[in-house]
Amino acid sequence: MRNLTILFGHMQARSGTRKAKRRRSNGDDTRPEHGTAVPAWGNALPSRSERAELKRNSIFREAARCFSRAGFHGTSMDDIAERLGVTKAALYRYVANKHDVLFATFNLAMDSSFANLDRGEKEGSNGLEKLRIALRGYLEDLIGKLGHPVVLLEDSALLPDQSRALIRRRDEAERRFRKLVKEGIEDGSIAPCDPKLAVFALLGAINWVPKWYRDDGEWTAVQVSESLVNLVTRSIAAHPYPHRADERGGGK
Amino acid sequence: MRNLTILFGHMQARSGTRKAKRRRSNGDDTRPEHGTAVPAWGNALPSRSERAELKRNSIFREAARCFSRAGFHGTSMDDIAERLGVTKAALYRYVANKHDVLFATFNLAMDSSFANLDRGEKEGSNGLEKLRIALRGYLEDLIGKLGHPVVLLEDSALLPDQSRALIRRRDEAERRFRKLVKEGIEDGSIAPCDPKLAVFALLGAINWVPKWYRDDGEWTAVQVSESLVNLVTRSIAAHPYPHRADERGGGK
DNA sequence: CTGCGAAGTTACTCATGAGTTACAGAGTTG
DNA sequence: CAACTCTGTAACTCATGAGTAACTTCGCAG
Repeated sequence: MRNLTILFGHMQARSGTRKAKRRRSNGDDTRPEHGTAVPAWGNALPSRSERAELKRNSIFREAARCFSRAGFHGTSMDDIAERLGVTKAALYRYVANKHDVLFATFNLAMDSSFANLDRGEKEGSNGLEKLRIALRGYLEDLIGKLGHPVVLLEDSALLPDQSRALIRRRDEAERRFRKLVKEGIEDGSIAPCDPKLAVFALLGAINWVPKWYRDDGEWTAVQVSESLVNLVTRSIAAHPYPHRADERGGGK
Repeated sequence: MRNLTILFGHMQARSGTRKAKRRRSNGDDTRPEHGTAVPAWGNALPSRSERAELKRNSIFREAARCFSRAGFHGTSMDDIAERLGVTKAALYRYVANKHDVLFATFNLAMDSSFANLDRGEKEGSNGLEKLRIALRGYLEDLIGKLGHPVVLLEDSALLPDQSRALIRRRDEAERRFRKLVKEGIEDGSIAPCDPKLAVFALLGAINWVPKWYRDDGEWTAVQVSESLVNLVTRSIAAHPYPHRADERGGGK
């Protein structure tokens, strides 16, 4: 029936009718790798386990896209497999079950969240700047490499243990965002407001982006992230800057 | 097994073990209603068809809550029925199928959207005020009487025809919101910005509220709506007001 | 009290989708 | 080339959930 045999992400895949194999010359072949000898090409090529890891990631990325569009329960493992050009059973070589996929998807988003909070706290000169750096980086990841997960939208689909673990991470992230808001209020960069409400509003606007952002649209992920974070953080800025009306100001 | 027999929303329900029937004295009895005679109590009591309509609405409301929490596919008709104290089959007396429920849920939200746009356009003194009235009313409905639907989140779960119809309404609503932003820019109440992006951001923050708002929380729906809309519209206000830091400013 | 319709219930059917199992080909190693 | 491993496929099992069918029970008109 369906014999797509599209490359598994950017991976190899073989099956019935095979074609379009090995596009670029990153040939997954001629390489020893198990003899503990020096790897050919000086580690420039992915090892077996690295390839597996890459495949896992492409599963998560594609799953995130599907979940974002159709929801967890609205997406079948067959759907994900088909978009990767393989069969469902192949996925189970890399993931234990569907819940794990969702869990991983969410966790990747949380990883991004924490990483960008770290960066913001390090690089920002005041509360507002720290917050903006963190939010911008997070949003870039969300609609860039993470494949548009609508984060924490279907947390109820997780298994109880996973759910607890995730909620804990999410709360911790929200707490750190609120801390930045408070810091901004104290250093005068952010206008007095309720940090809890502010963070909900900011994250709401940001987490909503995957619902309307299109990869093939007129804006890049970086442009959207920059513009949107500029826009939303102005709501709490102590000294609101004017919007750069040029960034497509006046709209289409 | 499960013989709850809780009242169907605020309706009557009868079945196996019956109890707690007819609490208040709104007795659904002593009333002619089919003889074309003057209805007793002067139409103060709901007629048969009105009761059916009320039940339909309580289905939609409860469904909205479930869909919002677990997603369309993650919610079974049994779930909805159980929370209403009836069995699944009873629901099918009032709705044709599950898609219809989702469609109705979305449409109620869109109805609110349009109604509040009308009101905003009528009552607001400038673009910003019109926008704020519309958004506030919409959000109040969303987390108030509509039962927290996360709107348009699973539009892909709709049947093609429904989806088209809904997307059309949604686009029309977004267009009207954008129009208010443009109007505000022209009359000087809103700072120059990209209306499209601004509306996405505003609606994102608002549509996200059902994800964190709790009926039993410390804030009422009206308070949240007021505060949140104040907060988010400041992002595009030409002359940003300070936040009323008292509304739980510095919050817990 | 009889008969009828409105509003539920219980007990099904039947498709879909998660996860498994048995098998197959490619490439490597001896 | 035989044996073995890695990676995938085809073809299942089996639970769940949408929708239906055949009852039951109540309210009420004659």
